[in-house]
Amino acid sequence: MGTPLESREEQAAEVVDRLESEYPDSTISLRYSNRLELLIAVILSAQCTDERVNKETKHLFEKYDGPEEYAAVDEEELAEDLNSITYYNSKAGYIKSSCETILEEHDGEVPDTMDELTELSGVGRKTANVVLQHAHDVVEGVVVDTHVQRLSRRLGITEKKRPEAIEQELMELVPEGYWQQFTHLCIDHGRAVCTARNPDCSDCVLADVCPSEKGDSEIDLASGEPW
DNA sequence: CTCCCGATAT
DNA sequence: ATATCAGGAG
Repeated sequence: MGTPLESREEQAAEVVDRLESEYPDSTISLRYSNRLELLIAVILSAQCTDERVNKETKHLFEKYDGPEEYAAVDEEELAEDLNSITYYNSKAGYIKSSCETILEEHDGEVPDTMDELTELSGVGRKTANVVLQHAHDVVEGVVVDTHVQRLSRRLGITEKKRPEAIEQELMELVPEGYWQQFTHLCIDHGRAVCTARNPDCSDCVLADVCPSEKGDSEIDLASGEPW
C-alpha cells in the first residue's frame, strides 16, 4: 500500500495530473454534428455504451434532421429505430417530447440554461451538464455519470452516494479549470482499467494512491474492504 | 424506491 | 446466469 495523501483536495489534483498524462486526448466519445444531435445522443446514452449509441445514431441522424422531424414522427416508429438501445420505448418518448418543447418554447433551438434543459423530458442534471459544456461551452458543474461516481469513491475523493452530492464535493475538490476534463478522464480510465466488475489494479497508474487498490498477489475480495 | 431494457463481457 | 453500460421519470 502506498501512503495516502493528506487531503482529498490533494488527491483530486494528483488524480487529474496522472490521468492527464495517461489520456492526453481524453474527450467526449459521443458522435454528433449539431446541438440537437448532441442532446439526442446524450439522452440515448443513459445506461448504454457510447459505442452502441454511436452505432445507432449514425443511421438515426441520416433519417431525421431537425426538431420538426423528431416532433412529427410516429413514436412507435422512432422506438423501432432505437430498438437496440437500452430503454428504447422511454427514450423515443423523451426525444419526441423534448423536440416538441424545443419547437414550442425555445424557437427550435436547444436551450442553454440548466433550468430550461432539465425541464426537457429525459434530461436530468447529468445530461444537462454535458449539453451545457459541449454545445454551449458553459461549465457550471461537474458531469457525474456512473464512471465519475465509481472512481471518485474508489479513489477516496468522496464518500457521498447521490450524484448531486458527489457533484457538489467535486466542485469543491477538483480545480475549477479541470471540471470538464476530470469527467472525461474518469470515463476513459473507468472503461480501460478501473472497470466496475473487475478493475485491473496491477496496471493502474493510480494504484499507489488508491485506498481501494487490491494488490497483485492473492487477496480475496470477500475479506477486504467492499467495493 | 421501482421501472425501463438490449447488447456485451465475464 | 448475471453484472454493467456517459440516467431519468413516476
